[in-house]
Amino acid sequence: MNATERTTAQPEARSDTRTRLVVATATLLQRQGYEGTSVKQIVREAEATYGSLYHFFPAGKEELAAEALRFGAADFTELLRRGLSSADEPAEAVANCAHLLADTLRESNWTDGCPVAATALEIIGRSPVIQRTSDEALRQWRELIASKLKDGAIPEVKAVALACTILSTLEGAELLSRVSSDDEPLHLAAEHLAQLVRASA
Amino acid sequence: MNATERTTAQPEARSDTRTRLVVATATLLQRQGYEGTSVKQIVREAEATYGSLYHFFPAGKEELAAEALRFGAADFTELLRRGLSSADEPAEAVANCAHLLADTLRESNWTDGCPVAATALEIIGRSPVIQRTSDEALRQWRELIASKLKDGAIPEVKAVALACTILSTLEGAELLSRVSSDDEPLHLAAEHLAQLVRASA
DNA sequence: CCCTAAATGGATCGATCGCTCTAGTCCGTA
DNA sequence: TACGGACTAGAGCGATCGATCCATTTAGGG
Repeated sequence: MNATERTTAQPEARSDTRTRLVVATATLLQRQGYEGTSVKQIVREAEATYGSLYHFFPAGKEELAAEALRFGAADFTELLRRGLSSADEPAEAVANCAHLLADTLRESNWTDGCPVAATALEIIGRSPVIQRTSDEALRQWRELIASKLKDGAIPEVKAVALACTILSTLEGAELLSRVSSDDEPLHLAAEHLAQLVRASA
Repeated sequence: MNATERTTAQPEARSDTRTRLVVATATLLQRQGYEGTSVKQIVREAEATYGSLYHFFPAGKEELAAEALRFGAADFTELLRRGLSSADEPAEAVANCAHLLADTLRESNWTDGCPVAATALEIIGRSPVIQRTSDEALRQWRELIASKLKDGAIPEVKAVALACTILSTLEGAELLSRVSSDDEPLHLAAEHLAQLVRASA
């Protein structure tokens, strides 16, 4: 009833603790996956308590994780958007995405890359909610890349297919780079992807 | 019980339980990662006991996991070798690797792909032993691919770089395919990688 | 046949897991 | 001042974690 009148000071006070929980969880999921992240650690890192967590996320860890993945995904979307808008030529723009990802990873000691990869891989077939959330994030990124390719005069069908492989390569190169603590795989990916995009124009 | 038979069969009988532990762990790691796999589950799946596990792997779960990753990696090496030797043309051979991976994944309900990806991603920076084991596996696969490219008259430097991106793309496409339960990303990767290899000849 | 060492079975450990619960505090409204 | 809902605090739940321990079984050499 009064719910509609709650428009005054609500947004920030209300979601403060909630936001801290989501942000902390997003970071932890990205670094250590789902099973590797404990609720206690989340609560500690977010400077929150069990009470708050289960107040905002009654369904518990899984619900919080799904929300955190969406949050982290939006963050990664921003990174992609920055890379893609850094050049007019799609080939150059895609390469810049890889370089940007490499820089971000290196600066964070190889922890802050794709926020869904680690969680998604270990959860496949065991948590439909999280798997679907991950899938939606990946599709969103594919569309973002595809739209840049189409802007660069690459025909629709080709653009969609190419965007899929571009994302695959970025994700895989991030894996190789992180495991070896070396940004070479990402820089090579940049070069090869640019070549591939140019050949499809 | 036949004593003479036992004498001949000793080396194999001796490591029987050990082997079952390694095989079971390899499968579980590939499907649910490190933290998602409990020792109890390993013991159950391998039809072994805690006593046996800690007899053969005194350092516990981590030591067993490292050995299991090496085992699984050898398995994946075999898959790559099969794909790479399926055609003379490197481009076609690489594409066949992707198709082979797609078929294997689909047949196993999207569980049996790269045996190190899930574990590696969640363990980065937290278990040097496992991270190094994963890194070694990835490097071995890169070399395997590079050597096929060199056989196809691609110059050394180019071949090594290309092999890195090929593995990146395969790993990433597997992630996308598994998350979406759809082999399209892997088949697109096949097509695009073949194109890339042909352009580098 | 005994003896030793390898291998096994499984009860049990303290710690931690995700989660529940109750007793609060805080604050806008009347 | 009193009320009521949003939010917080954290002790404690049963279950399970990885790991330990030791009694028992097994196999081969003397």
